[in-house]
Amino acid sequence: MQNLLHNLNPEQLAAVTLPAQSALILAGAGSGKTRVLTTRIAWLIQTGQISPNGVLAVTFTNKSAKEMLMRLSAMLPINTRGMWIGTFHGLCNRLLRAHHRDAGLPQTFQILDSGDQLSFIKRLLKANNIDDEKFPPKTLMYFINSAKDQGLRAAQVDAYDDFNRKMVALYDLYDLQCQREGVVDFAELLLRTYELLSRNQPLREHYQSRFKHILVDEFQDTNDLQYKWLKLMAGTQAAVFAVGDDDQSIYAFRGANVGNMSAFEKEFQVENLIKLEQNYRSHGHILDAANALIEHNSQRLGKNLRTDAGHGELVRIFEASSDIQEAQWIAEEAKNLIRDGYDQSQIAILYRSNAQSRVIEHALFSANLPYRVYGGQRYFDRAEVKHAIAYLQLMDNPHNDSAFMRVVNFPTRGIGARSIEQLQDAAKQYGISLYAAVPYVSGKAGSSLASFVKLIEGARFETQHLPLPEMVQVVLDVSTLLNHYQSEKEGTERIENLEQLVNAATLFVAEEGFGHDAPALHGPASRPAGQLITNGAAPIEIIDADAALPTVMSPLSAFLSHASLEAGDNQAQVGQDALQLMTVHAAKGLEFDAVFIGGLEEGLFPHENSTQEESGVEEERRLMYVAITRARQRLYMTFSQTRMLHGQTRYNLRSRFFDELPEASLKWLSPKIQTNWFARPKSAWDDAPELGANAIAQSLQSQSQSVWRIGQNVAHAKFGEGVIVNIEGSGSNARAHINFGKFGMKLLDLSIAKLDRI
DNA sequence: ATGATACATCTTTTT
DNA sequence: GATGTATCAT
Repeated sequence: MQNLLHNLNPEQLAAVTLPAQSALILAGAGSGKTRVLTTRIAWLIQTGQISPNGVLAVTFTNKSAKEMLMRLSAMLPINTRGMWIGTFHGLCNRLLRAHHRDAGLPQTFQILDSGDQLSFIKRLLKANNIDDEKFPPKTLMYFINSAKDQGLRAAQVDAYDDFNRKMVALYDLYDLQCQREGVVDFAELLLRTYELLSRNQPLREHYQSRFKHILVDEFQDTNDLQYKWLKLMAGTQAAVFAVGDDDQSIYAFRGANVGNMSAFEKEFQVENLIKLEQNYRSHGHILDAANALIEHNSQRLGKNLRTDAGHGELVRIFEASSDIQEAQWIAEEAKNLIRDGYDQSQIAILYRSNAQSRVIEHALFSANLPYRVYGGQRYFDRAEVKHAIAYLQLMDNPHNDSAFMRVVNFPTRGIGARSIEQLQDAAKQYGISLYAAVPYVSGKAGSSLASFVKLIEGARFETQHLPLPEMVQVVLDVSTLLNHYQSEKEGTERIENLEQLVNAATLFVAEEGFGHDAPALHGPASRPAGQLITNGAAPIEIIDADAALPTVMSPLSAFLSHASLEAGDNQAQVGQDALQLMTVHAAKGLEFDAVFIGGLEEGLFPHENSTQEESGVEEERRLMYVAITRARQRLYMTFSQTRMLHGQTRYNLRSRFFDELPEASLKWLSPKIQTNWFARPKSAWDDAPELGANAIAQSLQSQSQSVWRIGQNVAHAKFGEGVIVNIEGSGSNARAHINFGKFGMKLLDLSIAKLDRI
């Protein structure tokens, strides 16, 4: 016990040892948040206040769930398996599997990732003859997801105009089709669980009385539904220990609601609000910069980081003439750092958007510096892996149309668009899945489809008693996927990835049977398959998910959820000693001795899409705050006068955030140009004089080229005749809104689209 | 069924 | 500039 609590500062100690009531911990960057969270759990268990299986700890990423589990097993001599530690989605999946019947789901329901969801929606629109110009799949997907994230079913969404009424109707149709196919999207996992527990009192009470302590990490990132979910789980008895930092809320764009923090404070009658403001990471000037910047946000719970580490070095700022020069300068400077003894892997280069990495990579490559880029494609996202997974999905749940469509003709087996069309018609007519509709297709198309079905059935029969890894191996063969890639010239890597899937399955099975995403599974379940709850008749025997799961979820089902919920490491190749490149978002939670933040320009950071609303700017500011607080000792910020973006040169202004930093903590490595640009019109044209004669000449040239004006009639090869309604941008950047009558309004890039004046 | 061409799009991202 | 997707020709 002494051991557990030693080395905690007074605030941390207070947080860890709080009484069993709900509490809100405002944990600043680098203040030991994860440590407090895990120590709290260890302390609760060690002092006998709770048994391991009374603990529910929720995180957002698999990574942090794993880390928490790892730290806990280092702290405690006990088995961590009884605890429920996982992501919102992982935990919901577990509950829904165990209680699938009560949740109204088939035992083998499958999870759509965002890619699957998008193609699902595209198919849905096509099948119902909906114009996808009027109802873009992405828009519909966003509509559905944000409704679900708020906990709303189609019937509960307010529709105030025709467009929205149609969207709502499509949402309803979407849910219906999901149900038909036995698939759920990510948001559905949460919403289903929420509805299940709201509606089913015995089940709800069972879990409410089991989980007396609920701990939530990154609370500022919760969305409305997650918050409601937590409220429901907690009931009136549980103590919710929420840890978060409102200043690091950078996911509002995907539904996170910082407001949940103050709502939590009120609704959970939080008496204990503890601020962790002692920062163990960054030197003084860096923290001063971070504190001063975030001061400019109006919506804050209020918190200021402090450090004992001394002022340290000034924050260095560099202005480059171009993005290429900026990158070269960063490479040069990184080289100097390494020469001065910095560890390569302790130097990070952060940027706002992925598009910026290319130029930097190029410069690093030329400078002969090793680097690794975070955020690439993930293992389970690779096309060949998705194909193999689709075969497995079909064997487990043949009604998954997404899986069906993915592989029905891959590798090609003569089932073309026509055959598919017939099949889709039949499926629609009878309201059944594509797989089930196969017998209704006649002729040649029918027989090739039937042999595909035979392939799947055969594979299922052949592998039904095989262990998972062997099952995967058989599927790779039987599907002829391996064969197909063997005859392809670029196929070797793909084959390796496919073979890797067998390894992944082996690994998955080895790790406690189903892998860590699943509950403790020790031997066969002591009870019959977990069908249990009936509304009404008492007494009701509840079989807890821990007991029900092993009988309800096959290794294959478990592996498939694992593949969807944990798409694999996108953290690139591990371990290498190399410079770290990533977006600011990806850097959250990490720290480095030296940090470069590049591209600090208006329009990029803050991003132009965010600057329309004040809340958008505030989120960008928090993002900047996250970026700054990644640095321990040395911090660089760079910006550039010109930058290639979307293939065009853009003239950018220095980011407004520079004006929000304390001058005393900064060191301008290039002379600070006095532009006073806030007083000027914000057009690139007006800034041209600063950019030198060359730029002016360029500007004038493109200006004289512009033959397009509002009202001009034009002709387009595909859209026919139209009229220019509006022009945005200028010079070679110009894009025009053109009304093409029955083809509707189009936004075309004037330097790309082929238009004739008429 | 495959390859070529046209064109739209282009923030961030986990599950 | 690079990428993905839709459409058309082969």
